[in-house]
Formats: sequence, C-alpha cells, structure tokens
Amino acid sequence: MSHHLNNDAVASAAAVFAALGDPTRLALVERLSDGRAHSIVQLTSGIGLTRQGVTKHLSALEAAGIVASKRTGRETHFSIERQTLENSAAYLARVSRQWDETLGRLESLLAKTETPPKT
Amino acid sequence: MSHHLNNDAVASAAAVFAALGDPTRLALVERLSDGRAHSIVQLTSGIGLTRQGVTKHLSALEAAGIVASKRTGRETHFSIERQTLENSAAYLARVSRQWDETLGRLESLLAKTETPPKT
DNA sequence: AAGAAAGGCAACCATATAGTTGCCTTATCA
DNA sequence: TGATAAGGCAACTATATGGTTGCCTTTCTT
Repeated sequence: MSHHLNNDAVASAAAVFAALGDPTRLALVERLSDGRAHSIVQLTSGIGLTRQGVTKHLSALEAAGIVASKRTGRETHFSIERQTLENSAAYLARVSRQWDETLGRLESLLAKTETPPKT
Repeated sequence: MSHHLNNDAVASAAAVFAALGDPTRLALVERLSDGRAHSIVQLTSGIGLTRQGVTKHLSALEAAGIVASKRTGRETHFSIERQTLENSAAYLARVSRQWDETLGRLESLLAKTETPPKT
C-alpha cells in the first residue's frame, strides 16, 4: 500500500493550489473568508484591476471549486467553499507529516515487541 | 484589527501555492515526503520528463522554500522543508475557519432571541 | 587515464495566463 | 420609460511557463 495518491488526486489537488497561487486570487479568497457573499463590483474595489479581470480570477477560483457563485437580480454573488480549502489544508498537513509517520513506523519496528501500528 | 494578512504575506503564500500548483511538482513533493533526500536522477525516474525538466521544477520548489538542496559529490540531493508546508496548511485552515467564527458569532446573536436555524 | 554518471547552463519553442478594451444584455430606479 | 448599474462575452496583447535539445564541467569507477 503506497502512501502516494493516485494521479487524478494529485492533479486535482494541484489544480486547487494553482488557483490559489496568484496574489490577486488569494486576496479575493481572503476577502471572501468573512463568510459573506460578495458581488463582483464589491470584490473589484481596491483590487487595482478591471472588473473583467476580477471576473476571470473568480471564474478560475470557481472552476477549482474554491468559490461558488449565484446570480440574484442583476448581480452575481460569490462565496467561499470551505470544504475545498479544508481538504487542501489536510492534504498539506498529511504530506508534511509523512516524515513523522515514517519515523513512527521505524520506531515501532525497532520496538518490535508488541503494540501493532495504528491505522 | 483586520483578519487579513498584509500584501507581502499574501504574496509569499501565493508563491508557495503557485509552486505546488503543478502536477509534476506536486508529485515530486509527494515523493520527497518520505523524508529522505533524493538525487535528481532518482526523482526523474518514472516522471515522464527529461532530467532538465525535473531540475527546473525542483528549482521552482526550492525558490518557494518547499524543498532544500545540497550537493554532495557529483549529485545534488533534494529534501522537503516541512515547515513551509505546515505553514501553508495552517494558512488554509485559518482562512477556511474564519467562516465558522463568523457563524459562531451569528449563532450566539440568534441564540439570544430564538432557536438557531439548522442551515 | 578514460569512459561513464550526474548535473549545471543556455537557447529555443509552443502554449497558457493575466490583463486589457469594446460592446451587448439585463435589472433597477427615478 | 429612459438612464444607470451590474455583468456576461469575445478579441487581442504581452509575458510567464513547461518542456525540449545541445553542450560543457565535475566526479566517480575501473
């Protein structure tokens, strides 16, 4: 049993990181992290970019599943998709902790007397 | 006190995500997550890319502080920088949890009058 | 010492990406 | 109902990016 994810999983995780890997988009995500839904004009103010530019970034975030949009009346409101961010955080935590786990397995191997490894 | 990070912090966080936002690089990071140092040829095998291509990706990861390299003899070994990944995981967790905090405040507001909705 | 193994450096190419401008549609409001 | 506000759609440009090939240097091995 490999500890690696399959290619598709890696690819979709990478897609999320790629979407987060732009200062403008990350700033948008931070703005949306207040939990409220914001319109495009709201999100455009103070970003130093045209509305269409912001729209493109929001589309990228939506395609990656980081935000969701809903049109009401003449405006489109964007809100954050918490689960996606949580999953990505968990992914990074897992990868960074693998070293610890390796150490842990090594230790239990060395301590080979009794207690079976958990999981 | 704003819950937003300053521009530099956002930019450097974005740089890390950008570096992770490529399937090849993420695969390299996963490989390095065994905690051992690997040479470039080792990392190249099975990636489906030329050595120089892999070198470029490793340089990108190193520039983002995700891996570190050390030349010994005729080979260069790359290892993971756990702290960077931990920080990024914590960052995402913070951003995604801000919503909870908001909800928490809202709920305690609602609780003063009536039974909170179940969403 | 000679060949092989590991890798650095640079040039080059194709495509993706970030950003713009221009224009059209649909709501809202006075 | 006419102006204005919000935004979708498309074309276009410049630069960044991912990947390659070619070649040179350094280190190891026999």
